[in-house]
Amino acid sequence: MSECSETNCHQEHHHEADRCQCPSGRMTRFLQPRLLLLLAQKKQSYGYELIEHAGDFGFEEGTPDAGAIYRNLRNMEKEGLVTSEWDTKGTGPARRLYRLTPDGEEMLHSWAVSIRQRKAALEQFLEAYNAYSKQSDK
Amino acid sequence: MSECSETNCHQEHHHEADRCQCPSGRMTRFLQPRLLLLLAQKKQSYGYELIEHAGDFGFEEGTPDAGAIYRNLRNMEKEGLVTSEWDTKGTGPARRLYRLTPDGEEMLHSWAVSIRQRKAALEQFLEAYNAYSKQSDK
DNA sequence: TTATCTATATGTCAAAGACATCTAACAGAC
DNA sequence: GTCTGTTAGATGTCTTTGACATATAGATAA
Repeated sequence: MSECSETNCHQEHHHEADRCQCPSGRMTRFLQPRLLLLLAQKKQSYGYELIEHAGDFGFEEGTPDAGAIYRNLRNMEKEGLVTSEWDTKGTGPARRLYRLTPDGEEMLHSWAVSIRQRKAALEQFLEAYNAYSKQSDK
Repeated sequence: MSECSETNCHQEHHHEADRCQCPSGRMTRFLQPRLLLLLAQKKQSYGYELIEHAGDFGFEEGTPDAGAIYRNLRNMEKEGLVTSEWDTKGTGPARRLYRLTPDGEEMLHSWAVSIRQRKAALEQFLEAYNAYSKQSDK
């Protein structure tokens, strides 16, 4: 039996150029903004280290998906949000060191705007839910 | 040029039995919880009407996707969260009237728990972002 | 008759992640 | 020397979810 790997888990149940480019275009689990923020905080980092910190914001319980992180980093590089270079100093396998670009930093700010709005939407939902819930108790 | 259809849009940018069943297993745009809550509030409703109200919680700007809503309703019926029956009374084409089942109601409560946690995660992210942002200003 | 609104439905596609593997460098134990 | 474990990066495949487009049909008004 696999453990549930979700933070939010609870046990109660048993054409391209033409598209919206905003970061919330698909806002699912927010892997990208977390990576961007971690890179911003650390100035530079690499995949393996980011894997260990991607869960820091309370988004997921278990180990975050390594594949998703490595792919996301490469994609962000393709999009110009980060740059990378090999770090062969130090012990162990070489690391691909990533740094934010100015575009990446801007993207992080964009994400922050989106996330504030998303949070507001969740609050709206919860307010409506609480109102329903309360009234339905009577 | 297609308009950006996202609430959160801003212009700054240039084996099944074994899986976690919790509703946040995939928490993307929360179409399902919105439908569940709307049905809970209205006692009963149908696709076309739900389309008009799915945007009520601030999740999306433009008209919500009709296809997604109809499909979601059918899926929820398959999962036993709602029941449906044809309503041929009244004018116009027949409507498929949906009602929450007890399971559906429970699922709504589960979603509420998840959404509160997700909101908390967003807050954690924003706190970290604000801290970074402030310190990086200096 | 034609257009429009109401209402449901399906087809195709892409994004994002979940899960499983694979490779390789190096370290320490044996 | 070889084996095992850790560090590090990468790829393949699958599912979920929604985005977008389109089809169908009853009803109503021009």
